[in-house]
Amino acid sequence: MLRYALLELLRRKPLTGYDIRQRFQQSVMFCWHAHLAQIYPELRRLEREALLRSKCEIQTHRPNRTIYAITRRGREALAAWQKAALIRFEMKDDLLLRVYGIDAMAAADGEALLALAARAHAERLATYEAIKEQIEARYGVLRALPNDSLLGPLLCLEWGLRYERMYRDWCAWALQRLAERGGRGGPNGSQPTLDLYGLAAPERASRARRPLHERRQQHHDAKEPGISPAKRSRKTRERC
Amino acid sequence: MLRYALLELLRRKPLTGYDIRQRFQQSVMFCWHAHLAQIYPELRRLEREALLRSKCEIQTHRPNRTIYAITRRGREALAAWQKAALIRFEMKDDLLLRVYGIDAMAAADGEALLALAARAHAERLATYEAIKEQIEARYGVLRALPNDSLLGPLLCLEWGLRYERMYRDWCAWALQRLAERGGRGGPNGSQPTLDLYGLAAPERASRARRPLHERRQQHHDAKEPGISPAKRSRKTRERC
DNA sequence: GCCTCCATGTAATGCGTTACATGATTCC
DNA sequence: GGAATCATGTAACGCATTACATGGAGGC
Repeated sequence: MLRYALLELLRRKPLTGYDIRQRFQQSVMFCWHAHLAQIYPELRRLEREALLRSKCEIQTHRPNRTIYAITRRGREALAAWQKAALIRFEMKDDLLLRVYGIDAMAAADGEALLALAARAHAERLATYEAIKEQIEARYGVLRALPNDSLLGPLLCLEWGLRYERMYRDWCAWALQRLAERGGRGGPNGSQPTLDLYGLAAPERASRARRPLHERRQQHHDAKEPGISPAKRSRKTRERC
Repeated sequence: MLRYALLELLRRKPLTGYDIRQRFQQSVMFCWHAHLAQIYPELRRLEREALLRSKCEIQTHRPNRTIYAITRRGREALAAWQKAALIRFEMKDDLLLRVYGIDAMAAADGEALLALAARAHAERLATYEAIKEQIEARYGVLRALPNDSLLGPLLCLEWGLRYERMYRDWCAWALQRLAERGGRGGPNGSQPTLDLYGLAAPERASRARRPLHERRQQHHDAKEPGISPAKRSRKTRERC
């Protein structure tokens, strides 16, 4: 996947590995990121596959740089990937994971967590807004784009704006929810634990969950190996 | 990181690896995901580290199952991780990456891409709304929570709702943008390429970019090794 | 007869992060 | 004098995905 991010950047302009990292870190490309230790070998791999070509620039007062440019084959590979999209929902957000278990935290810790997130996302939002203003100052209203190569980045910028705004607002909302709950919560509350499995996506959970009447089961400590083999069914594999 | 998702699920209830995958796939836990081939070894690792403990359940008409339960040490590890949050902005969204290079696509392909995403996210949103309704039907208004262990999942559900709504709306907005542009675009348009590096986050790009006046440079094809060594500076390392 | 579910795993491969190393230059 | 910038890399490790394997139970 990283390869396509590299090809996309190089499609626009030849760059060095170092340049590419700058763009990942600081430019309008908020939709991807990578470390140098990943970028350099990937660039070399792409050159071996003839999707990129490199030039060496000799510099006198700085280390020499290797500038990569996209090839015809690279453009073709990029275009082919670009069309063949399929949408996946594989969220990974570690703040959300922490919030998922907020009932195990002291109220103050939970609030601190959300307040931190709120601040961080608000700052990010401000950054994006500043970028947008910069662009509008340079190129006027976004309707009249000077160049179609800016279209994609601007759409992505708008996504970033909406995302950060959404995140910030959600943090505020969640904090309010916590406040309304008052001091009821606390670490390791002793309420009975609900089985959240019931709260599943309907289309997948619709198949009625059978009461498992034939699941006659015995419990043993896995660490205790002294289970008589006669008790085990020979019909199923015994792995545990 | 996966370890904490596992610990969080097992904090609520002992489960097998298979159960855990169900929850990743279909339950309220939209904030993380993993494949079985990753889950099983991770569970065993956590048991070796004494954060989990396993029991074996013998079944007669089905394969036996290994049920994992969290230990005191596991709870401690989870709680320690939960508090020590730091916010990162490491976005990786391959649809967005494709959209970033939308100017290289035929207009119809770009529209198809966004329309696909719009539909997918609208469906997801509908799923989440159905889950919310299910919960409200069972437990009434969300203000009066029957159990604090539901609080985290509900906050996450709300995040998911807002995220999918945002994504769907952005797709619609972007499609409109494309429509307004009319037939102007096309594959490989020949406008001059802008250097997007200038559109950087202000706080990091504020340091004025110097005009590089002392960067006197020569170009050589990296594939041609016949560069006279005399031309190279001995002051810098020669790597390329 | 084929498909999906239950339940577990191995093996191979690929992707990603962290730490470490080099060394002149230039800014504060 | 110390930190950051430019520019490249290696090594070690950890995380993640894909394909493959097993084998009975039950549904269409």
